[in-house]
Amino acid sequence: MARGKVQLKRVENPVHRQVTFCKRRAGLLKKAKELSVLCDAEIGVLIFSPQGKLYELATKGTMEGLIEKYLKCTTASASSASVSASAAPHEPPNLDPIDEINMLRQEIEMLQKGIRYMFGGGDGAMGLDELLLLEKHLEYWICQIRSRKMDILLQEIQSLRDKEGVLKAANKYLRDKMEENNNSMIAANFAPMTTNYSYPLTMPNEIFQY
Amino acid sequence: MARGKVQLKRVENPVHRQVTFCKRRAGLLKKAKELSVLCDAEIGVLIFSPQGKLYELATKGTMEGLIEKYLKCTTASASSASVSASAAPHEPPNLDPIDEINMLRQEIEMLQKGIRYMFGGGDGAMGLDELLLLEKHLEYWICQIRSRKMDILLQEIQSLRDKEGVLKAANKYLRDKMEENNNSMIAANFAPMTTNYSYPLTMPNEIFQY
DNA sequence: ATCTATTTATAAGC
DNA sequence: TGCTTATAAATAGAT
Repeated sequence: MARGKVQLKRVENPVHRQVTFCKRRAGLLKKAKELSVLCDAEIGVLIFSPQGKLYELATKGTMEGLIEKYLKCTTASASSASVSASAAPHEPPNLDPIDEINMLRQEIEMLQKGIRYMFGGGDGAMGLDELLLLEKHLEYWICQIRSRKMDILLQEIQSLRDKEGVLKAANKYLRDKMEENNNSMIAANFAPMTTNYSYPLTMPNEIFQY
Repeated sequence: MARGKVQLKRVENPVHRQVTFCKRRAGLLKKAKELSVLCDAEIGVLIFSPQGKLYELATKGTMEGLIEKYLKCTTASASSASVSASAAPHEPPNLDPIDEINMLRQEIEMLQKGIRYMFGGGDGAMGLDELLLLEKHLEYWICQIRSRKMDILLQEIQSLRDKEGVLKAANKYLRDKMEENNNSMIAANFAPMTTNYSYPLTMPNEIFQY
C-alpha cells in the first residue's frame, strides 16, 4: 500500500514475502484488536505461516473458549447469551515495549495476588500455604494427565488417518485393475485369443491387512 | 481513520458502533484474505458480534481443519497460559516483544474475566463462602473446557473409524467383484460364449467418495 | 449506500 | 530485524 500498488497474488521473492508476512500479520492482529475494543466484539485469529508456525489472537477470553463457541454456533443454531461488559481500560497506547511488558507483568502479579488472597483469605482449617501448595499440585497433576491423554488421542487420530490413506490407495488400485480386466474381457468376447495374462491376478496383499 | 482520529475504546453511540463494526469487519476479513494470498499463509478469523452473531473466514480449507491444526499445535508444544494462581512457570525469555505483550494482555484479560465472572462484580471483601463458591466455579469452568475438547477429539476419532469401516467394505466388494470377473474371463478363454454381462460393470459410486 | 478528508498501513529502501 | 518515507488503503463522519 505504499510506494507501489500491490498485486493480489503471492509475493514471489521469498525475502519480500517474509517481510510482508511479518508486517501484515502485525497489522491484521492490530486491526482485530481494534475491532474488538471499538465494537465490543469477541474475535479470534489463527495464522499459520507457510512453515506451519502458529500465530494467534483471542480477544476476551481464550481461543479454546472461542472455538467452543464457534462449534456451538455451527453445529446447533441455538446460541448462548454472553453478557459481558468490557470494563478493563488498561490501554496507555504508545509505550516502550519493555516498559509495557513490565507493566503488564506487574498487573498480572497483582491480579494473581488478588486471587491468592481471595482463595486463602478465609480462615479455613487449612493454612494458606497448605492450600496454595495443594492447589498448585492439583493443577500440575491435572495438566500432566491432560497432556498425556491428549497425546494418546492425537496419536490415535493420526493412525486412523494413515489407515484411511492406505485404504484409499488400495481402493483405487482395485478399481483400476478391474477396469483393465473388463477391457480385456470385452476384447476376448469379440475376438477370442490367447493371452499371456497370468490368473489369478496377484496383488500386494499387505495393503489389505487393515 | 478519517475525518477524526479514533480513540481506542468502545464506541458508545450504538448506531456508530454498528456501522463501525460492519465496516471494520469487512476490512479485517479483506486484510486476512490478502495476507493469506500474498504470503501463502493459512488463516482463520472468528468474529462474534456483541449480539452473538458469528462471522467467519477460513482461507485454504475449512475452519474445522484449522481448529484441528490449532489444537495439535497447542497440545504438542508446551502448554501456555492457564488459569492459575501460580506465579511460577512463565515463558522462556527469548520472545518477540510484540508476541509477549499480546500473551500478557491475553493472560490479564483472562484473569480479569475470571475474577469478574466469579465475583459477580462485588468488591474485594469476600467471605469464606464466597471464596468456596469461587473455587467451585473455577473448577467447573476448567472441567467444561476440557470436557468439550475431549468431545471434539472423540467425535473425530469416531468419524474416522466410520470411514475406515466404509472403506473396508468397499474394498471387499471390489475384490469379490474382481474375482468374479476373473473367473468369467477364464471361462471365456477356454470356451468362448456369449454372456449377458453388461460392460462396463457398474458399481455404487458413492462408496468411493472418501 | 456513497462520498471525501483524513488517518493508517505498509512497500521500498537503508 | 528496525527505522524512514512516499504512497496506497481504510475508514469516520456526513449525506
